[in-house]
Amino acid sequence: MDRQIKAVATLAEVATAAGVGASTVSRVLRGRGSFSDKARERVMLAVAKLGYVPNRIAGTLASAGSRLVGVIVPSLANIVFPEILRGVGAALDASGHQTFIGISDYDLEREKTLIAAMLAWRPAAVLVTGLEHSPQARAMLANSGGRVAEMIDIDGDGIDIVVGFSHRAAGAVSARHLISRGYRRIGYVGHDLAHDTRATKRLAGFEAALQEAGLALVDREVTPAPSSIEAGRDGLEHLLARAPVLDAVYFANDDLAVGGYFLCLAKRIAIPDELALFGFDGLDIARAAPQPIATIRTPRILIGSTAARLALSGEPAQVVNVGFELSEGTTT
Amino acid sequence: MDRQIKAVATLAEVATAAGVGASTVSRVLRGRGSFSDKARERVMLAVAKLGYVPNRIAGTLASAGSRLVGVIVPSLANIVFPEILRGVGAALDASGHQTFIGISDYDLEREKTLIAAMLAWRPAAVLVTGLEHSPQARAMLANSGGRVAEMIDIDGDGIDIVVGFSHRAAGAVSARHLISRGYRRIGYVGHDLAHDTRATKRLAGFEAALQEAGLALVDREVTPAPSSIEAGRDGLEHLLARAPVLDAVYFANDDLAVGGYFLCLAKRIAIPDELALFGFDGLDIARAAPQPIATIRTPRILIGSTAARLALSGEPAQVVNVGFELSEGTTT
DNA sequence: GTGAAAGCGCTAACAG
DNA sequence: CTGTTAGCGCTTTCAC
Repeated sequence: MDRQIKAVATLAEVATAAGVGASTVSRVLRGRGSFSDKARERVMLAVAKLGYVPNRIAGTLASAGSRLVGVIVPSLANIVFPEILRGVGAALDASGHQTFIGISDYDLEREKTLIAAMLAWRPAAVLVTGLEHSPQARAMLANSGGRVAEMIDIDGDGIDIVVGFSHRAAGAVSARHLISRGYRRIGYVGHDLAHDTRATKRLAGFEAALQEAGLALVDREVTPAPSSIEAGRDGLEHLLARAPVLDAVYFANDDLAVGGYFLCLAKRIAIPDELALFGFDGLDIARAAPQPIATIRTPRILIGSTAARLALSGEPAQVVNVGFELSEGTTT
Repeated sequence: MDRQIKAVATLAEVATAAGVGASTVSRVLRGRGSFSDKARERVMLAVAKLGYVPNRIAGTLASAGSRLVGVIVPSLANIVFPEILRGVGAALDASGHQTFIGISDYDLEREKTLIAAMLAWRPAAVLVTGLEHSPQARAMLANSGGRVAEMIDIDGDGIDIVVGFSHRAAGAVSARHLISRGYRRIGYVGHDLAHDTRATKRLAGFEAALQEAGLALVDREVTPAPSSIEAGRDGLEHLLARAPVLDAVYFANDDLAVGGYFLCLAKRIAIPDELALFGFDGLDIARAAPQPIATIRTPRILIGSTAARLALSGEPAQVVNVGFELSEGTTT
């Protein structure tokens, strides 16, 4: 394991071994320009013999066009973001791009730091989550010289490409669904809203729709902790302890909703007769539960792949609304 | 959005603006070598004015030492691997390293391709999942000139650094636990074993322990699909349809086990009186369920952070066994 | 303490 | 079709 011994061959060494010039090796390896079959054979032979792996660092510097794409997501703890990454990967792998990811932990300062670090690699594009960024982060992205895509949210002003859906609308649809089913005493269980701006927008849309119907949230339980199944279970327990007269609860997302569902199972609260549950995201687990949980399904893989594709295909700046879908389940 | 216009400043431009030489700018920016306070001020001013972001591509090429770390995981669909990435990130972010990730989809051919692509960026280290690789992938890693860490599994021969635990042992512990509780008619529900070699090792350890006790698996249901909650639910349903006399079921992981748990809820199968369940991973959801599911908890974040730390700290090649922990739950 | 010069390994015009 | 010549933007001696 002797590292740092530069056992790795260079293009010049391949050229010498093959008895051709460096540029011929370069042409052969990238299949561009023209070269004879004989030259190709000799180059390939030398490459195999030396175990040559082209140095992309040097290649990128020389050609001034990187095949790197930076992606920043707020978390990987929620399966939502890994799915977005899968979409990004699906669109990128085929075109020979490398993806590097950064986790912002829902922290705009950290996002700014990550963006600066990414830009140092001169990526062809940077894909970020959401439309809210620190002013400096926005400026860096706008002046980076590369493409920028903002994913998941469309409620606001974008920098370049925006792919997502309206969280306000999703919240409103959720509220109208509960109202249409006759629920009137509705509570809310959420997590650290200060950082999850999209959950905040959903709640705003939800409350606006309630208001239109002459209603208001009866009570809300918001934990400062990150979203998790346990946070949902405990959140609902606290909420019910305070406001036992609820007939429905809106959860900030499906993780929390599953936690609430588990609490109802444990406490033998009949769903939806005694209490209706509504989530957000459309996770597998919400659908696979004995009672599928009512939720909003979002096309996460599509968001990732669309953002990546548009950012790398020279398309003009635009906003793409991929929409969402109400999944009724049996909990309302 | 005019891309490709190279609006980005270079170090030479900063030097001119600051009225100093390029090497002084370089020294100031990295805080190495010596320079006057006055020089530093002028450089910092010019950097701010021009919005200069150092080009790491050029820097890496010139200094022949990259701060890139490549990580390959088989999937992001299971929260296990994002957690490993979190561990890696925690260890790396502090030291100014950039993380590259690749998703192999449990496919050794694809892993090989990803490794080749990563090596082209001359990473300081490559972290891969498991000990099974194609011969070429192994050779590339061994000859890369950088450090290699193999994560999660220690049952086999490593290339350089190995951080994980024994899946065979985990399977054996699971079996002995069920046996000690008096279960004798045990079934298995798993997913595509051809690709998930670690699940295969766990099953091998499980069956070996059964055999030691003079027992054998009564029946097994293995779906070719990837692991999911629904696969676990359907798998258990099929298994019970064929082998209704089981008193316990071992699942390849907690996703499948939760699916099995949901099936029992839906079919009103009493746990553990009519059927005991045992999983693997120690996911939050298995713990937060109304009945916490018996499982093996694994230190995933620790694995990621340890692997990253060792790979970058000049430590000699070694195997680190981080162990695992039996979590009894209430399902056995 | 600081600048000039020489590359890092590759690509991209050029001639030939 | 192919080799030579310049760099890409930075770090790193090495004199001054």
